[in-house]
Amino acid sequence: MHPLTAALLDWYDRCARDLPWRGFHDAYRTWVSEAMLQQTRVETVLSYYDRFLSRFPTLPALAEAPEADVLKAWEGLGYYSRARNLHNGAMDVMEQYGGVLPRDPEKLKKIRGIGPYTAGAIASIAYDVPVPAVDGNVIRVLSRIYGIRTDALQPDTRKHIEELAAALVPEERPGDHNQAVMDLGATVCVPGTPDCAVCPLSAFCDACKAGDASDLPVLPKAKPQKVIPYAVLLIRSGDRVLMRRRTERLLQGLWCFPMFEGESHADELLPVVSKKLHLSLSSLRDAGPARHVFTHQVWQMRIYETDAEASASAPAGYEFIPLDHLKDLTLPAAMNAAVKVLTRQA
DNA sequence: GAACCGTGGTT
DNA sequence: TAACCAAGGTT
Repeated sequence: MHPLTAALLDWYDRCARDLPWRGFHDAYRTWVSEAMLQQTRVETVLSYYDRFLSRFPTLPALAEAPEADVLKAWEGLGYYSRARNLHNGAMDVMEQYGGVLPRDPEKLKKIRGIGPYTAGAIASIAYDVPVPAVDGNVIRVLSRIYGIRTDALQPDTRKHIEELAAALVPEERPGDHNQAVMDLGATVCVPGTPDCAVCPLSAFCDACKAGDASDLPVLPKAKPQKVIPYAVLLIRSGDRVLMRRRTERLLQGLWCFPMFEGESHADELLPVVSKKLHLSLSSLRDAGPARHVFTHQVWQMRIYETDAEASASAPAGYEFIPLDHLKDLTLPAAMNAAVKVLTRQA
């Protein structure tokens, strides 16, 4: 075993976080935790993980569930394709492996929603297979230890990091080792200002010696988001409100109120919307602005309220949803402000 | 291979 | 406030 690995495991035995997905050797539970943890903080996942497993206790139970139920259990976690991929991947495992996740990382990678990282995580954590699981933490920790000062996401650099990670994985306790790197990255070797004074690996660390740990890893600058103006319409019909289940890639399967791109004012908007939705609407009431920031775009919204006839039928692609059924649908956080307006009175 | 895909917390 | 960030995968 590499001396660095020994020091890391020793630290892990003393300082590992007590997390609800640890202490089992159940590949399904590991998979659920890894899917939820992708690009998501541990503290956020804590409030979803147990509830999700209570609702879908086994892989077959998840595979048999309606997609709408899976999305509802994921509501608020974001990156909803993770939930749809997990669901579809569970169906893959039922068909191809009789409901039991394989231990071979190459087979794992062929399952929907499982990429190189998650395959390594499941194999090492649930099945004790000595393979690496390279995530953002590993990239950061190894960039600092080995003094990698080129763009860490470039393919050649990335490949180098993968090789370094693979060389560190011990035959014994590979899952603990991989989780130890992640724990270290989350609690000590953090972005920005790492706490090198308490780091169990400082003696092995190039960046600690050089004093530039806070500058590593070198990552490309994020692209500025595209700002898109929208009119969001709360169209009531009796005790119902008009909604649409999205089919676009963004927020696919989630329910939104009717939205129209553009910065038009209430006067100009009314005839356009009436025609598009084939509805006779009362004049639009401006309910104020709302803003929602995604990774790559910003919705600059203005919310309008209006009424359709109580007997109105919904246009194609839309549904009138009874207000007391709204809680059963999965809505994105981008609709929070509109929901607040909708449920303000009544 | 670059773009796309959520949300909420921290700085 | 704006920028940055958090256990990536798919297209």
